[in-house]
Amino acid sequence: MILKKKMMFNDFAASRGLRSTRQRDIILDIFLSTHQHVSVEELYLKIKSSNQGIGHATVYRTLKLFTEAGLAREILLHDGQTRYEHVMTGEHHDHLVCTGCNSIVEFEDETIEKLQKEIAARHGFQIKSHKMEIYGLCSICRK
Amino acid sequence: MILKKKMMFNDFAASRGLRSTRQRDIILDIFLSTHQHVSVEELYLKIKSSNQGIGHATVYRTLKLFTEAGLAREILLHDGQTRYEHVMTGEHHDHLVCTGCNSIVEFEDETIEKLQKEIAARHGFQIKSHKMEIYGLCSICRK
DNA sequence: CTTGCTGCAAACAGTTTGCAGAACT
DNA sequence: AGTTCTGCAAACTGTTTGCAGCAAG
Repeated sequence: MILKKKMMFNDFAASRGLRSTRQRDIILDIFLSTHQHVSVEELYLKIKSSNQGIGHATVYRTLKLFTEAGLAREILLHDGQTRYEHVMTGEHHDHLVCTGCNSIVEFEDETIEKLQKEIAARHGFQIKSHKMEIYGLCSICRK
Repeated sequence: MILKKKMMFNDFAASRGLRSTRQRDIILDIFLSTHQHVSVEELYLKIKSSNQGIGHATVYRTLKLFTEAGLAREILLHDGQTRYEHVMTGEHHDHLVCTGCNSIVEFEDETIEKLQKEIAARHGFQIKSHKMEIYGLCSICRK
């Protein structure tokens, strides 16, 4: 899985004539080792603690590249930071966000996906992507 | 409809001991007269053009109040600005966003709403709200 | 050697906040 | 009169950009 993603990025880099650099390797490694939904800041700190001297800007720029390469995806939750999640090819998931403890549970529902396609078609839209977040309290925070 | 919203805000203001001010009246009027999904900046400019001397900060502060009062709702699309939409009580709608021309079409789907409830229940979540956006190209931009 | 990449700091955009004066009640 | 609200400007936060030096090809 991780290897596959590294290859994805290598292919992308090659096709674009991008260079392979120490920083990109490190950022990719650490990104792949994170849980879902890392914010740029979280990733930056994680990188900083293990490898000195990688700047904010590089992390931002590199995550944009990962997004273009198709192995990461930007998500906007309600916390004023851009977060990135891993793209699992062929798989799509949505989020249940707990407003109590900010935990995030992922889910997938084929019926919803199908309905979305129907709705889009009805309005003449050609779907590129979608996102759905359900906000509420998780079982722990309800108590 | 508009009258009802004004009353909603008056009730809210009364219950909180908030004062009724010229600015809040103007901002409410103009907010209610806008199409859906106004950004703060758009609203600010609209207000500025018809009524001199209302500051940015007041618009921000007042929109937060409207949100607390339950007559507006924050939405985050992919353009780096917070937008506000009107809350139609009892009604919920989601968005089809055209990535070509940024137009937004609203829709509602009961089956999806029902499925969301089921999914939340399955994970022990108590739903507070949700949002769903489908991104794609509208019929005009597809050509 | 050429060109792309990085780190830094400065620039930016959107939003929030502190405060003195204005305006409700 | 007593507070709350406003406008302004300054502060903040997350993100982007310009540029000189560094490094990959």
